[in-house]
Amino acid sequence: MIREAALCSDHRTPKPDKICIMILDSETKAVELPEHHGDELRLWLRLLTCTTLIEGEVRSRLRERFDVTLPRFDLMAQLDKVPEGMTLSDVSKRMMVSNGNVTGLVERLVESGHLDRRTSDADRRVQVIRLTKAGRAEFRKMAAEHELWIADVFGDLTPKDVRELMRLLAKTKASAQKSAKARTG
Amino acid sequence: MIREAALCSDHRTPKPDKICIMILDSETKAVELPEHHGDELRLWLRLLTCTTLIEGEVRSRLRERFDVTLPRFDLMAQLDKVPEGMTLSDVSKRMMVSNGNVTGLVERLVESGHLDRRTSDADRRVQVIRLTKAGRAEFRKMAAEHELWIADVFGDLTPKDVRELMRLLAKTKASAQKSAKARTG
DNA sequence: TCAGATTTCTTTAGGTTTCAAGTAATTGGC
DNA sequence: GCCAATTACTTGAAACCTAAAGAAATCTGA
Repeated sequence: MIREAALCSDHRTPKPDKICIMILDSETKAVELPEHHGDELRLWLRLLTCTTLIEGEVRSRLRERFDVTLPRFDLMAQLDKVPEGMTLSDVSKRMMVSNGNVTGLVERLVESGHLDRRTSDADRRVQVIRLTKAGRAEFRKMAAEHELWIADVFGDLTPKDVRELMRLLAKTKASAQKSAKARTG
Repeated sequence: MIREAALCSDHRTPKPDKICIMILDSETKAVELPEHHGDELRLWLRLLTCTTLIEGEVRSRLRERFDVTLPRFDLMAQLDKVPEGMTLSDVSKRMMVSNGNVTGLVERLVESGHLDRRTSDADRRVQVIRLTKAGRAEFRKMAAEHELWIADVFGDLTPKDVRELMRLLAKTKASAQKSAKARTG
């Protein structure tokens, strides 16, 4: 039975910044756990907290100022970058959401007149969607304000902080993609 | 009509790392845009991408290995930290989700035998929920693997990277909270 | 004491999201 | 040409999520 826990420096990585946990068992024999990943876990939770916080803020403001949901805004943002339009699969990949989700989302945005949807001539399985003129105008108006909100959210970060975060998040993204790829093969 | 764009240092903030965009109009008169927030916007998108990527990975693995959803896992994680239990409001605040959401989530976890729920004696409005013995055992099993997945996801980051990201995300969180608070009053 | 405000939770309506199964069109081998 | 595999999208069921309205208990301050 576990009696006590203490921190110790990790012999496998002599750097002073990596630590592991020592557990003293009932016979008071020191047993070192194979790994300690608490730092990474805390980092993930903090990353998640930041995103949830900002996402909630953006969601509230979008609703309050424009009565639009975040997924709709995101979809329009994707389309705004590609005037000639995209297929539903493209949107699905870029937004990192499922195909079925995009179908419903597009359905409602076509219904409300923001999107134009047509079947591709070359491949009749493919649906190409684009912003309508009205949809684009409305999006641009929202996007301009949105940019200011985001600037405000990150307002206390110095330009150096922003650069450094960009660099570290790029590294994180690459690492996560590698990990995901390794799992699915 | 816009003819050309060039970068210049921003007179409002003389630091050399902050930039803004100069636009030269049809009369070739330099017109400085009021602000340039593209960097912050790109940072936000990258942050969101990282989180979505990792969240999707964790979601897949949780389903595949334990047939459990991420929200259920998150709720159990909150409760595991507090053996004496929490109120629904506490959970709602900690998970940063709506009250109504927690009601349904708890409903299903009580149903499946992971959670114990009772009305507080001191205040009959309050529902106190705790992990059942079975719920705790199952969570601990999942959490142990989860920690390894997260370590793997961040595997390419050095301990220094991790520390630096922690620091910058703490700053980001504080900045975002300040911004949110300023809006709602 | 007691009426109004507040807190805690539930309910409702509408939208978002995933997964899995299904349909239709195309592609690739043979 | 033809059939199997693949690709693009849709559908359906269950879960998740929010905002807003509502019900019940408690608190507050005359």
